[in-house]
Amino acid sequence: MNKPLRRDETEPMRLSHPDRRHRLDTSAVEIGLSAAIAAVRSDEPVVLTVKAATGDGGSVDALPSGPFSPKEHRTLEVGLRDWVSDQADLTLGYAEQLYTFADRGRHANPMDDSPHTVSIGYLALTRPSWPAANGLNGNHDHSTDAAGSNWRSWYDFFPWEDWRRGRPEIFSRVIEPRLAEWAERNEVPGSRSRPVARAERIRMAFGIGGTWDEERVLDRYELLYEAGLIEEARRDGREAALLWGQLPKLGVSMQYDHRRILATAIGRLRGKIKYRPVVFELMPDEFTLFELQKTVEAILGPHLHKQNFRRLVESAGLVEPTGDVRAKTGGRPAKLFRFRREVLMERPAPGVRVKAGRM
Amino acid sequence: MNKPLRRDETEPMRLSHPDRRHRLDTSAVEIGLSAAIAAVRSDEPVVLTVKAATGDGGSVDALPSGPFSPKEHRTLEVGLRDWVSDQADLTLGYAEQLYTFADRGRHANPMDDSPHTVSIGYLALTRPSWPAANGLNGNHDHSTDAAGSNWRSWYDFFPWEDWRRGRPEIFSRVIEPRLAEWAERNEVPGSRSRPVARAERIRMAFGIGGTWDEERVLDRYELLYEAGLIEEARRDGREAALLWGQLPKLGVSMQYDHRRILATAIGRLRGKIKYRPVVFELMPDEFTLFELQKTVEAILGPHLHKQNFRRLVESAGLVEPTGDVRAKTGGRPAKLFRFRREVLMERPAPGVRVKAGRM
DNA sequence: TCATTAATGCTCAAAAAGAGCAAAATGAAA
DNA sequence: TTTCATTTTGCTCTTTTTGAGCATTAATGA
Repeated sequence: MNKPLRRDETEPMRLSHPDRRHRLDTSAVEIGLSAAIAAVRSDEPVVLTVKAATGDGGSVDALPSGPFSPKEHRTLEVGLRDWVSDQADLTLGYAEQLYTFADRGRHANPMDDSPHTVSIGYLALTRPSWPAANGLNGNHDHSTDAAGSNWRSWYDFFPWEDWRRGRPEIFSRVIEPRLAEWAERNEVPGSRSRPVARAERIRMAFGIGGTWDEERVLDRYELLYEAGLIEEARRDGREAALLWGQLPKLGVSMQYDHRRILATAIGRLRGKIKYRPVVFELMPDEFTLFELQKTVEAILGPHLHKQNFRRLVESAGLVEPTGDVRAKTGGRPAKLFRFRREVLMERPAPGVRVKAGRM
Repeated sequence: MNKPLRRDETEPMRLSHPDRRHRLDTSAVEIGLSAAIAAVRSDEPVVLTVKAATGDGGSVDALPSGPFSPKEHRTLEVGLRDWVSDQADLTLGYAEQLYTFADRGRHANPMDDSPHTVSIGYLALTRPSWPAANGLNGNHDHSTDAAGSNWRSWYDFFPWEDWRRGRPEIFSRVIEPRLAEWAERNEVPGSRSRPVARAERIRMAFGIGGTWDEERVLDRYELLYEAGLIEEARRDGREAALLWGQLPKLGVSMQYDHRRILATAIGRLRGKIKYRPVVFELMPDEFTLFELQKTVEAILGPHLHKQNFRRLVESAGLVEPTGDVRAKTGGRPAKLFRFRREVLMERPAPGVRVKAGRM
């Protein structure tokens, strides 16, 4: 983090002239866009997946994805929206670029001789108003439609991220012992700096000494991948994965680097929800405050005390009552609210500023 | 923001199978990496630029950039670090991917028939410990070295973002009247939805009704570009720019979309500084609290009351005293501090959590 | 009618943030 | 040497925000 500058006084800087780029290298690549299209359905965060065939006749879950052609589309986002609306017959509301990955060996199988692909991940949010027939059932299983696409809980892919019913037992049962072993495996003479880094990275990502930071979804996934505990790591032929005997199943795996893109998406959404009013992209036009809270908690994990959550969103001016009420709540009817679009103008960073806490 | 879903019940979803990608389109592109390498030098935020030749014999400022070749580099960041350390003879500490741009017509001149380039922007931070000969002088001008690279205040490119001496007068003199004119120019019958959007976007980005949000650097730049007030818009042949007679000079322009990348970098850094201890990547190992405050203010604009800033960083455990003091401060000697690396483990999001406020 | 269940309203204490006064420790000037 | 200007640093006081709990209200269903 504090490397010395290796600057040679006698030589001038040799920064490439930008125009030189066309002469230097012309190894062209393909651009693939992959979208994590998220929604919250009966308090469960779900993501749209498709089934993709594997070489051996099986199938894997994948994120909807498509190529980007600069000739056809003016911008990346236009390209994304175009093929999503075209293929999924679903119009995206909110869409945001996440990250561009180009790691060798993590997109296709290393043996594969397909062209190098750079994958650009996107996060898109939709409202849960599709027909129930294609949606998620109440009891959390999932159904696949004719084209092989379905909505699936994102915690199927990241069970360790689901803290809604407390700390998942998968930590003490699998993750902690295996990661500890992996960290120690590096404690061999010769490589002196790495072991500290590993143990420290684990502590940071999983908040061992301090606090669980719900936003570090990607850090945690990457660590598990590097430790070889993720099925994709074995698929990619990573050494760490091959050292383990039988791999414990840590969530459902996905095609290519799609699980990594999904991890990025979840982490980004968890962060953004706190300072931009993105939850409302996931809500119907009218909702009760408790429904809003449940949606936030589906994304972040259990957070605020009910009364304080109400005070929070109301006093921040994020919502306004519609005047109607919802009956059949099981108790007193709940007032319905709608998003108050004007906050966007009033506050620099309006969002559901929740901190970790109790139910 | 709330478009209805266009879902046809009778047709199943037609999501593309991810494997289909290789068959659909093979229009390959080149990947260019551009880095906004930032430092803070005598309380001035600076960025490393290079001179690039224009077609007509002149030269423009550009960000250091280079091609990414998947054959040579395992990951994007490895590629970036490699050519930066190679070409600039400067080792990057902190580096972070910003955004991938692929807008047609904004990378090269529209007449240009060069291959389509997707540019991936990076933000990198370095410590201001280069030799003074190549650095920025105290009085804010800049010197160019033999290879044409120099450190230049980032506010040269975005004068409207510099609120350290209050609200820049360029707003009332140029920006506000021109943007108002541009917003109204759309008030023609026929296009009914756009005008509201324009005026609202202006209000949001520039905080007309509410608060100035220092993080929206890109929003503001894009708006000025769309309004044709940015030199690059004229260069790209944008209609809005051609409508203006003489263009007021709104900051120094850059090659390709580099100013957009720099805008993204500044916005990202302004956001990140609040919840991750990235300021310390810009500080020497030892510093006084006032030096730290000055650095934060160089990036964000004037913020906290001195005593409260001290309380903030000390009580957050971000720093620890080294025991030494710095004399010649002009008054009582100041204690020297260093970054307390342990906070990373203790707090989920340690940063200089400053809100807008007074000096 | 009454028990149950949520939604909602309100209070109180603790913590954090905003703002200012004043003492301490220097270098420079008288 | 003394005084003064200047900057760091310590501390207090007030206001706001947050965390947590109790009490009331208005439905539903037995």
